[in-house]
Amino acid sequence: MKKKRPSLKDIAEVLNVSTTTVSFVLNGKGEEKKISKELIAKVEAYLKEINYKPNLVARSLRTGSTRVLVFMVEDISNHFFSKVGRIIEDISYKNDYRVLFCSTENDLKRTQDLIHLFHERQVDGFIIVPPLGIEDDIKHLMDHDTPVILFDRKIPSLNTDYVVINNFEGAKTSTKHLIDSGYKNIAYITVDLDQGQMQDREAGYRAAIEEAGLKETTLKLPFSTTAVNESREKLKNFIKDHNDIDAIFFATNYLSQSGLKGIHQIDPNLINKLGIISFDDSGFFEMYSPTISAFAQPIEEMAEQLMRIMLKKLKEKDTKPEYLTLEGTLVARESSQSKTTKV
Amino acid sequence: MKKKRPSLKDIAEVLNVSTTTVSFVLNGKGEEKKISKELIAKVEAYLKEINYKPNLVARSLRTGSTRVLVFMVEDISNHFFSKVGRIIEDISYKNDYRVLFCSTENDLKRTQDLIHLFHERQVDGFIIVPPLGIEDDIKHLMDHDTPVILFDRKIPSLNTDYVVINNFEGAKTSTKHLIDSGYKNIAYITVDLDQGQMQDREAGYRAAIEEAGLKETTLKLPFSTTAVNESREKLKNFIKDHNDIDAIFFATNYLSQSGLKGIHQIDPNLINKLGIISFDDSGFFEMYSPTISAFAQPIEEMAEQLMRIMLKKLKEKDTKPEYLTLEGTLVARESSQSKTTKV
DNA sequence: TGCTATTGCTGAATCGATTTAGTTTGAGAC
DNA sequence: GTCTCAAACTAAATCGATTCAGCAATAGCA
Repeated sequence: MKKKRPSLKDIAEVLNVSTTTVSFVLNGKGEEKKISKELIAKVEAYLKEINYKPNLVARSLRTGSTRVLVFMVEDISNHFFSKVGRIIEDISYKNDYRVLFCSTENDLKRTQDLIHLFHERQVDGFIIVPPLGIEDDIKHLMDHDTPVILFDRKIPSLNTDYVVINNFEGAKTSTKHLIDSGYKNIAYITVDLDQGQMQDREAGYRAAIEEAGLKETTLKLPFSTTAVNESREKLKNFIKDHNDIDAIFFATNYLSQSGLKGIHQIDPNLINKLGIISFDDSGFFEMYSPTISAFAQPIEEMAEQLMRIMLKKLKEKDTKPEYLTLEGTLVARESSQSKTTKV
Repeated sequence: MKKKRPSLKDIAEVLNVSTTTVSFVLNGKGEEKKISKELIAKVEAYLKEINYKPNLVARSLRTGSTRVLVFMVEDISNHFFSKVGRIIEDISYKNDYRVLFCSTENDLKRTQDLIHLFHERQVDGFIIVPPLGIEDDIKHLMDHDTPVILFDRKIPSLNTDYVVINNFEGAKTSTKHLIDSGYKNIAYITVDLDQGQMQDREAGYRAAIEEAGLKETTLKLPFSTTAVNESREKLKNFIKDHNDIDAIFFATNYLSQSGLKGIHQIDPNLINKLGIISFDDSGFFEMYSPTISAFAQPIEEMAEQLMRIMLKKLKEKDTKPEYLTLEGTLVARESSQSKTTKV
């Protein structure tokens, strides 16, 4: 039952030519390599007839290139990352690259495993949302001349290309939007990660609050993919303890989603009294009732820039690293409407 | 700057032994192959010292195995598929396999591309949610002795292993639950795909409605990942045209999510008057306000069975195919509460 | 005719591992 | 002293492609 796939050698024997010839034709180098038109036609016809598919493992071993890229993010099921991933996949496809997606869960060990796993399998390039402590592994890739682009977060100590958003301005704009809508006591809910982008967001929130002369109230929840419920209980207690709060700014979209659940659990009507805005948009937000306002990252632009840089690096080694900080946009929906219409 | 990775040959030269010896030690076959303890220790020490990582492409070429599995579903960002995927990944990891995830978008061409892509790259096994018309490609894999397990849907004409849910009973149970809660005019919203599992769900709905002597009302929306908004407009018109409807049964979780958005757009309060249940659970549903009832597939069990069968097939060829149909469970939440409490 | 150039093709090396089929050495049996 | 056998190791083939280096035949030109 088992059919052995034909190899170039098998084909060469059948056609009574050399494997070299078959290989040239296969790769469209027939003319260039001065193979006669008749022979090219004959080989092509046979390749098509048996529907020949080259063994890409063998090809990769010989050429040293797999034409595979890796897109490694915190959680590929997150709206933001999956949207960016989809566009990256499309662009890659057009350039004859495939993309593998994986989730690091922001876990150092897991990310290291994944990086080495793919590096051993000789993938051609990495786009990575780096967890804390991954510097050495990224450096290792760079030392081996493997293109790496950081995404969503940068690592100051490395001169890697990166594409990130202006987190400070985004958070400041979002907070100001709530202030402009009449909210006076805006809580900021974040995670206890010492990562640059989180610090920038917090600073942005703080700047807006200070400018307006308001009081800041911050809650840092433990980051954990497993203890989500525990985290939400803390949030609920926080909200109950601070019943003077009239608006909440969530620092990430998964915090918002978990937070909305918590708010609903406290009181199904509470959501209609609070001003809400989230950093990072989500498909969920325009379905929720009320629809949730968000500060959206420029998904298409980010994906396009990432791939532009990646393709450049794949073509020519030793390019100057590019450092891109893009601007996002505020998407105002029902949840941040003027306070007066709310209460 | 570029560091060449050391090969077995390089190591053998440094240590003044043969590559065979290094390879044996590397693969833990030292004792078995009668290499002396001292030499084993010496080689191991050196391998560790230089942190040697074998070139897995070369290994795969030689062994014919990549230790990579593919999990190919309609949409990996869908709650159900991503949950199953995560468990599959964990089990695979423990058995020294890696898993690649990809989304077919239920598109035949795309799925064919992906199958051949991975087959050419010699992956060891496939778990596939098959779109319509993919029979020949699946058969092609089977002819080449590549393990394939169908998931979520079966293909009657092929004797492939599969793991699916009892769609008929699930839909019937869900519909009955709405009936028991006092709803009298239950609409069924589905997609216009001629796939077995969709037909079974529809039959389940119909059976429950007929048993109760009620009137059936079905809307089939075009399946399309692109024209989601258009689809939702149709749904909105349908709801407006049928204002006698008191409950809706959505045939998939993505239909529910889009539907909820539509319902909110018609009237933010409408959701509180309608009974709602969805086939397939979603993290979204317990966050929504009200929380949405769903018929949940047994995610863990499905993943475990899939991997049990896969590992068995990877070990021994020519196993008898297993046909598994599992039962799901109803998760009753606020949206399907007794009609009297609702209106 | 003799010389180079070009056309048209091929043999064999190569990528980096695994694995088969040995070889060498020394101990022990008789 | 010779024979056998196990221990300890290795040379070379192999997987299936790509590609360098080169060969034979014909054409072109003086």
